[in-house]
Amino acid sequence: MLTRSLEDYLEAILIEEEKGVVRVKDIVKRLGVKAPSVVGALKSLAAKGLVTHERYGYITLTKKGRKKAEEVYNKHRTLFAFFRDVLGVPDSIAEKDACSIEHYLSPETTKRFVSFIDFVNKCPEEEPRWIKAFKKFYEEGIFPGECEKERKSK
Amino acid sequence: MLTRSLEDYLEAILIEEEKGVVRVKDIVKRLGVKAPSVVGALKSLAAKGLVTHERYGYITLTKKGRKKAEEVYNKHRTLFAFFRDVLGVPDSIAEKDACSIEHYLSPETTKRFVSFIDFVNKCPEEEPRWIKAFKKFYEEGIFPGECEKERKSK
DNA sequence: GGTTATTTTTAGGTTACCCTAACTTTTAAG
DNA sequence: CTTAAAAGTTAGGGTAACCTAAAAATAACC
Repeated sequence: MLTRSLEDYLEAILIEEEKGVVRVKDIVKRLGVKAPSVVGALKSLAAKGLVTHERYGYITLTKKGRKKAEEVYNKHRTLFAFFRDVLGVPDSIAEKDACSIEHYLSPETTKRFVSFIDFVNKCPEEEPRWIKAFKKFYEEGIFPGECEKERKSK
Repeated sequence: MLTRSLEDYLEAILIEEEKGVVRVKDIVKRLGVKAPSVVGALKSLAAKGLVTHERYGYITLTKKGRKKAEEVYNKHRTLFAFFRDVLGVPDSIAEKDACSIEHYLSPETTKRFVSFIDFVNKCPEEEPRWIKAFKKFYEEGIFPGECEKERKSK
């Protein structure tokens, strides 16, 4: 099993890859850790067959490593979308929360989250009515008129 | 700042409290760790002024400790409710996921999550229409009829 | 091409958390 | 009321992370 920290390294490598070749210093910058920590992590990841890294050279993901990195990154994007588009969390906070939580979502919950975001995006309206209703509820503490009227006593 | 592990201990003490007095063995059982780990954690928590613990005696939360424990536990319940009632995740998995994620939700996101669950619960209908629609979408991959018809091309 | 700057690596230290083994205190049973 | 069981504690070890300081390799500059 992969630790949270190692998942972060894999994800960072995946993201940096899109900009070209990946070196230790790129990961240092992205994750805000010191170089020896990166080297240490790369050793662990290499031992698990998830990355290759030639001394003083480039870092690359193995097939297995890329698969894992993409899993993590997909969770990240799903969570981010949910926090931002459904809950209305500001981007920078949504980003940070997604970053920490991505490591702890079970496969089952992930599957449903992904479908949920899909559901929101495929909605006929630009923004689903219920999200608009939630926004009103969050900001003003009330249901939109029509909804309020129908309420059953509990 | 409190670590994830220490938050778990605080939460466990809070929950065990409801059943009566709390001892080391109760925490051992609940968290599935060994007794020396509990003793060690209690020392940290006591040093931070979050619990009191007399040797070979009872464990109690201080005011400060209880406040923190309740914060964590509230996040837990909110997450659990969301996973179960909105996403439809089975109880046992929703429980586990809530347990890990509760430690990583920012205050901003928490506030919105809490409001979101409130929004769902206060809905006029027993189960909001959009949740029913999501369930259908998740299980059968389609929007319920009426909704489908209205869809705009994208 | 030799010297300086940058990057990477190694060596070794710190902290948090868990564990086992052994010891002490408390509780329970005959 | 003594002894055995249960509960709690201490001591010490392991692992995963991170770090700093210093050495080694590579790159860049004149």
